[in-house]
Amino acid sequence: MDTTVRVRFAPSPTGGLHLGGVRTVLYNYLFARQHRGEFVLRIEDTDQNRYVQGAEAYIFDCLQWCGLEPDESVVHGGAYGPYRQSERKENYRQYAEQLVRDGHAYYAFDTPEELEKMRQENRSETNPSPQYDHAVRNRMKNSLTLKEEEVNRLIKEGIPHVIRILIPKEERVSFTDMIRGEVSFETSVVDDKVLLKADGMPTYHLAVVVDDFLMKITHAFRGEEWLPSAPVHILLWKYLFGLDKMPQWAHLPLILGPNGKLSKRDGAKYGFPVFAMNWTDPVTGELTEGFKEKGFLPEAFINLLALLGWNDGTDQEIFRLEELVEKFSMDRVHSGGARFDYEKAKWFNHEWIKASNAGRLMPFVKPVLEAKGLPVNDESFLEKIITLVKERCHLLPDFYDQSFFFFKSPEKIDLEAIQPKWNEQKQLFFAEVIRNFELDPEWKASILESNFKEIAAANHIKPGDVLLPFRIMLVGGKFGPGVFDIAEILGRDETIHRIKETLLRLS
RNA sequence: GGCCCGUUCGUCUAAGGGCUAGGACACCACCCUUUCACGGUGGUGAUACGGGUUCGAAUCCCGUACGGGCUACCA
Repeated sequence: MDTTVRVRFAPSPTGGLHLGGVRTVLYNYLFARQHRGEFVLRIEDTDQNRYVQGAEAYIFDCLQWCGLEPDESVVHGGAYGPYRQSERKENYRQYAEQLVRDGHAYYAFDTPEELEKMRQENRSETNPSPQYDHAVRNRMKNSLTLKEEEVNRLIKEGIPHVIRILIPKEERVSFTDMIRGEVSFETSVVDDKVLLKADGMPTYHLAVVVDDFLMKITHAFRGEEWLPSAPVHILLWKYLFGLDKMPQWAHLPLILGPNGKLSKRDGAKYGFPVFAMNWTDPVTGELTEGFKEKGFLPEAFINLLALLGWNDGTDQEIFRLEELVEKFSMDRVHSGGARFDYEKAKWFNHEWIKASNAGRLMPFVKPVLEAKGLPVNDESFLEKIITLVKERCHLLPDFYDQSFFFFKSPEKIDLEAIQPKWNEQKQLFFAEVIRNFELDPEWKASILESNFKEIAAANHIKPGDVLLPFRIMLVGGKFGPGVFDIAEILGRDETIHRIKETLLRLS
């Protein structure tokens, strides 16, 4: 008996990959790793009308960035391929036909216009969304109402038709969800979903069941928005493969935006990323921002996603991926939806930046600076800077604001912050500081600081009165790490140069 | 409208019948820091409502309210 845990993430390549999608990937990945199982990525591209150029490659890019690589997929290979449903088209028809033979499904010849008409006629105050169900199926054009010869004739003539599931009249369908426990539905309110479309492609409902079976999926995790269609899938499992073969389901709580299910619109509206990486719609050219480009570390992104709906029962909030693999459990996943909080997301990133050493940060920070035109040719120089400023960076681009002055003289010097209290005495003080710095043999922050303070004392100046001016001379404003640390890294020549420059502008 | 899922500080959550309902983000105050941060200490702030069950309910049950999802030949 094969008991290998096999899970799958089954996105439809129609656009960017958002938070909820990545979290589903993450939970799949964690579950698979923890059980030494296999994680499959299946592309659900059964809707040809929704094909989007580049969307599939984009999904793989996102997973790679997150470090959540599948074991089997279109690009990783595997024994259960093809992993693109459009390439599995032949598989589905036979199952649909089998259902028809067994009396669990039927052919339907209704045209889109006829369906619209049916909905139009049945629409009312009490029934705003009429369904194709037991109440109307006997009045429609299908193999339930047509004579057998007529059905055969229509099929032979190539009249477009679909296959619909025949939902039983009054039956209680229930299953045990790993997160919610027992969930049940009354079939009388479930409609006869299309299984096989007129173009021969399966709908999600058929495809998910057939492929989960063929790919030997043991646990199926998906968003809560799928819960209402679960009875259809349960019934299909029962009719086709047997409920004992059905994977265990877990319907993950939704990630909510400021109002309702998080959408990419929310991101644009409230100024936070929703997709994992930048996504540009190939048709409209519209760009939707991603966490990566916004300046998140993949570790932080994973961490914050893991905690959006799950916790290990302790107060711990910072987790490495390996730790999550060890500690994750589906029964500690919350059943209620979780509102995404961008402030908290940034906090996670900040924590990860602080916890990462300069070497780890280097490949992220260097491009940030270079993109802004700063020349980074000495990595050990940059390493010192990263270590010095990282605790004040929440997002990667903050590294620019916190360290540009190490690479070039500040363009703007906040003279207004020093001018009002500027005087001859301070002018003379800095002249002496320059002379002292020129002679200093070691050029170390601690020495610089003690010399600076001694000179101040000798001139009867409070250090506080000259420290801020000194800072502004070096960085241009009231920000940055310790001013003597800055001077040390800047070096003797540059430090003295900047003091002189500002002195000139002050006099 | 119908069906399904849900409901603990503003937000993410802990507490699986038993201490004063705990932590984190955010916010506020103070300390540290002669900048900005980091850090530290403290503070504001929650069991939706009504009924049961029980010696005892955030926790179990019922109802109500509210929120969300679904209701396509989309996934």
